[in-house]
Amino acid sequence: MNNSENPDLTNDSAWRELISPDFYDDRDTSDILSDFNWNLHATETVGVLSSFTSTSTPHELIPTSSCSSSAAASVALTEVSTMSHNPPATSSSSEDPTENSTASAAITPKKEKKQAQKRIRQQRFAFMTKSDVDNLEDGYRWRKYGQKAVKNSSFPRSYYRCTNSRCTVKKRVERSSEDPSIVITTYEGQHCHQTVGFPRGGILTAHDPHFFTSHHYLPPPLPNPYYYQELLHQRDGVNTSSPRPPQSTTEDGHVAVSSINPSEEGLLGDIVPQTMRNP
DNA sequence: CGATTTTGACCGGCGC
DNA sequence: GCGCCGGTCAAAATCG
Repeated sequence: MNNSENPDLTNDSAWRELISPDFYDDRDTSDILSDFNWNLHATETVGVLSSFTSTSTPHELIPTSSCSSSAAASVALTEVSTMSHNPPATSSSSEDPTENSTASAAITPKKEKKQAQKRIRQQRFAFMTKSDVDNLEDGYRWRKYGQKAVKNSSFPRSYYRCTNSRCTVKKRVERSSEDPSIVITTYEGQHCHQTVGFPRGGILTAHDPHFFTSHHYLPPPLPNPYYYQELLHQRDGVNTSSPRPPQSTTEDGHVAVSSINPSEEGLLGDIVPQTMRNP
């Protein structure tokens, strides 16, 4: 795209404006996370890598309230809902009668689905964790629906959808090509339900204060212009192969976050090794 | 046997 | 218009 028009992303206010044109201005990360139903306390919300909405037209902005139960959300979700028009044959049932009524046989569901997809971009945020495990257990259950090799990355990107049939939240998981130990997780959308337990292991939710620390959560610098730029490029469909300087991490591998407070530093400093996987 | 993962095919957006 | 690329679908394979 037009990189020449990109503002100087080394400037804090510049990228803030770019990332969060009108939604996340002056909001702290706890606000942002709560919009994603991640009701973390301030001490747990450091270093949200990015959070932004990307909509092609203003009316497509997905409300911050949850899914189909919200009348306000229903307007936008009607447009998005085609994503779940075709529940897998193995899936229990179609859930929303309004969906079925609009997805009659006359219109190719596939095309309608695609159109809806491209129109709506839900809120997204991304963060990096240092973990051997690609798929972080965040309290929700995810079903993988795709994997793609990404250009300029030696690691594939995995695509997951929330297994809750009413929930349209997706996430992408990929490893940093520069540091394979870093997992970049991008969430899109908001859960409309509670977290669930895991059948094969312990229950850990994003509400758990150990969630981030358990995965060597790597808060980014605020800003880390290069990473944000990359996210923006991803969002805008632009590939960037330009070399980026190493992230401005501290000696112990952490990154200075402007909003961090002493208690947060304590949390981050107290790195807990991989302990979440219960065989 | 149901749920989940894998994987090739397909589609749309975008730059040239 | 063409080709590249990211994202999704869906059938087959695998898992528990």
